[in-house]
Amino acid sequence: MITYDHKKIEKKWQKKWGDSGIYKTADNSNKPKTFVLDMFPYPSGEGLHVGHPRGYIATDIYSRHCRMQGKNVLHPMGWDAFGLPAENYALKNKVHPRKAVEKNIANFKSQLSKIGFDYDWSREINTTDPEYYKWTQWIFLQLFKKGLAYQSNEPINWCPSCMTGLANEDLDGDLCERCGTKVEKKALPQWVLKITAYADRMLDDLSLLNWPEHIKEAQRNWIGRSEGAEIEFEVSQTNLTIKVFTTRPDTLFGATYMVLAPEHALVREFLSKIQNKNEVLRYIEVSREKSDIERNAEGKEKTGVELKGIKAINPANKKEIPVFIADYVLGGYGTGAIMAVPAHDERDREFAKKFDLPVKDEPFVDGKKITEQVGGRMTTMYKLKDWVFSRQRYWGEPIPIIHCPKDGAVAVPEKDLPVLLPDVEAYEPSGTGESPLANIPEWVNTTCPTCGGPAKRETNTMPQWAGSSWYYLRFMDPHNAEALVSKEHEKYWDPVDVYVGGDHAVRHLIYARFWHKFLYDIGAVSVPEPFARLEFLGFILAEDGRKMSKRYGNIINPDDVVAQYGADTFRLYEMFIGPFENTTAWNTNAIVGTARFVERVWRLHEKVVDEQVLALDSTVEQTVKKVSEDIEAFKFNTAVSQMMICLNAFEKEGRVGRMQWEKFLQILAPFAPHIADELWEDLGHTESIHVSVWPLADVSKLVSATATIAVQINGKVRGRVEIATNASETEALAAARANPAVALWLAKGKELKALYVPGRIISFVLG
RNA sequence: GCCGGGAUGAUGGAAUGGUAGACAUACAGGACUUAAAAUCCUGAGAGGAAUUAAACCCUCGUGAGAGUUCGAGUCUCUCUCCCGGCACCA
Repeated sequence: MITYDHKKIEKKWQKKWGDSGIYKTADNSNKPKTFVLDMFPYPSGEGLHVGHPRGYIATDIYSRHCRMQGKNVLHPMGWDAFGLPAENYALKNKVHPRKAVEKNIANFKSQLSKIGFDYDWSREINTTDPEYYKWTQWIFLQLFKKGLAYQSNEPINWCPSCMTGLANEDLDGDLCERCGTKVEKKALPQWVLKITAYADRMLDDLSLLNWPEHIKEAQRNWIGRSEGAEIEFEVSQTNLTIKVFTTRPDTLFGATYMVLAPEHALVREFLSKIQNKNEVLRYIEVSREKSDIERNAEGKEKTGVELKGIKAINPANKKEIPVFIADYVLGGYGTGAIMAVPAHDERDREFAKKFDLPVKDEPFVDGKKITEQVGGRMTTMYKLKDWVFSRQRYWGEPIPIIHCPKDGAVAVPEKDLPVLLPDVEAYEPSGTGESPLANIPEWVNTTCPTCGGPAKRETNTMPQWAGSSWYYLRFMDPHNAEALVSKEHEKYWDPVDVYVGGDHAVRHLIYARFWHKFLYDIGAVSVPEPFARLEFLGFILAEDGRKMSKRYGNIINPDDVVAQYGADTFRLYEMFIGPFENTTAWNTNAIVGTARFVERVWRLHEKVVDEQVLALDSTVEQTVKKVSEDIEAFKFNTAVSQMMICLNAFEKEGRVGRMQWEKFLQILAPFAPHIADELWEDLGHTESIHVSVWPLADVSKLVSATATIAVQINGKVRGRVEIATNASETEALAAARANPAVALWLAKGKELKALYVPGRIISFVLG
């Protein structure tokens, strides 16, 4: 009984690959390029669980296969290491987040190295490295210079007890997760990026992308373009108007009242005329204090207050209609005001019912025409909002802006980048809502680059999304000190050919597309979209069907699986577990299936004979063909089962020809790189199997002279006949009629129709 | 509520409109073994008829119902349930 010693052999090959540098990527190559990219991980303290490597294994297989096909492959790895978890860890343990990040990265790398990936580690990047975030800051400056970064008072979640701003993840309902205090909204001056300027292009260019349709659809919904009309309603006895946006101007006659968002600016101007002023002010106050969650938690129950004394005029029929404020109308969408058509709109109807307002079912009119008649205009609205880009936090890229009392917000000169993140004594937010950086006067106080007078640095930092919005570009040229990526390298590598990951269907992919399009506009990149093809990845759940989490204690560490079964078995299992995009539960029992497969491959190398085993030819060629196609299509589960079918055939035959065996090892190599290289070496090869040439399927061996064709009578299979592959319909039908079982059935009725679909089916219809 | 994706044996799953359940797990029986593990062989959708026994044979079967088709897991319509995302977007 020969047992495969995965520990020894996997260690041997991991060392050999590292020493020989076969996975190092050349920048100047005549070969066609392939850029294969994983969504790079956030190096958390929990380490990797078995769900993380699934995507990395897929890209590893894909990139190894490309390399063997003669492509110049870029398959890099790096770390998205700024952000809240590292900062919280630092707060709790009183260590610098950099230290925590370093430790976590070391752990992640150790975990990854055991799985045998082909990453070119000389291109490793880390978003918290000043050499990296220098360019994140540089991109911000370009946005600022083009007027796409602006300051605005934006509300944040504010915990009055902790005196700190909170991210949505830090909330427990509308309470602070840490102390249980009710969270308020507080407006702070923040940097905002004008992503809405790119809404149309991001929508239109989805057609250029080879992405799963459901991801494109999610992006369309996120951008949320809708066509409609802007119409102004006069307010009686004033010279003011209320502007609304509606997608249904054709229902204008049915508008029986209007609603403003409580935060709408016009309400202030109406105040002197409002008879129930106190009631209105109270409602505004209450809805201002409500968190978004609270506003939604109330479900469909509508609230609101009429502005008594204010009447608007429906421009279609000149009738006076009442005006309300209600929080079901959002300040941030459209004009923050609506014309309510209770006959047509569900929400308006509910509100009308509650406030006993008339519901008028007026006939529809021509929307374009009516818009013109009442002096409105057709326009386009988006759900997409500009990107609030400031965080009142320590562990992020400093925003490279200097505030001068004379010159206002001034860009830090590019030669002074990076603006280094200084060390601080305490990572707690300042208590005023500002970031901890505000507590370091020697860092904050500086001079204005324009006038040289005293000025202060911006103390907000960037969100975690920033560093991941352009990292794929840095992989093309990771050590460039002069530019974020050189023109030459960018031209060669851009775009990413295959991008693989899960989870971030919308946010990350929208932000990265936005930045890429901006960089395209300023000439920093040469293609309009960053990710030509996207493959979306399903989660691996724990055996209990829940998400793997420390909380449930159901995390499975890849280290343990690799130690017990070996990396090759682990890799094969993660691919065999189900379709790549499916979410599936881990099953410790089932992994023995691929472990047995690896063992059987190992044992079979004793059965290799010099001569070709003709009986195996068609299976081998079929397997080469199927596995090649399946890798290209990310159907790794069926690729693995085809290799199992092939191995079963070898075993049944009791031997395998050397050439057949070589082909089998080569297609196995991307999946199980260690054992494949070991057995390849065993055949006398001196070069690694991973730089050998991918086999082409010999299709001629797939076509046999005869084939078994099923015979259907009235849609049911009643027999099978062996006929020549190139048989005519007449010959096929004759062969079928000659079959005794078929003849018996045909005798039972009157034949109405007979047909032969070549190579597929013979079909008779009886009456 | 809206949008997206699903539903196939005990389980994960396979199947360009053409022999449903490949491949694998679990299970049962057998071989090997003092024994167990490992390994190998065999079986298996449900039901029925028949037989010494087996092959062979028949009916039903891919969430439910209708439709298109010579033929539907696959296409169309209606419905049920599950998962994911967004949630009052005018």
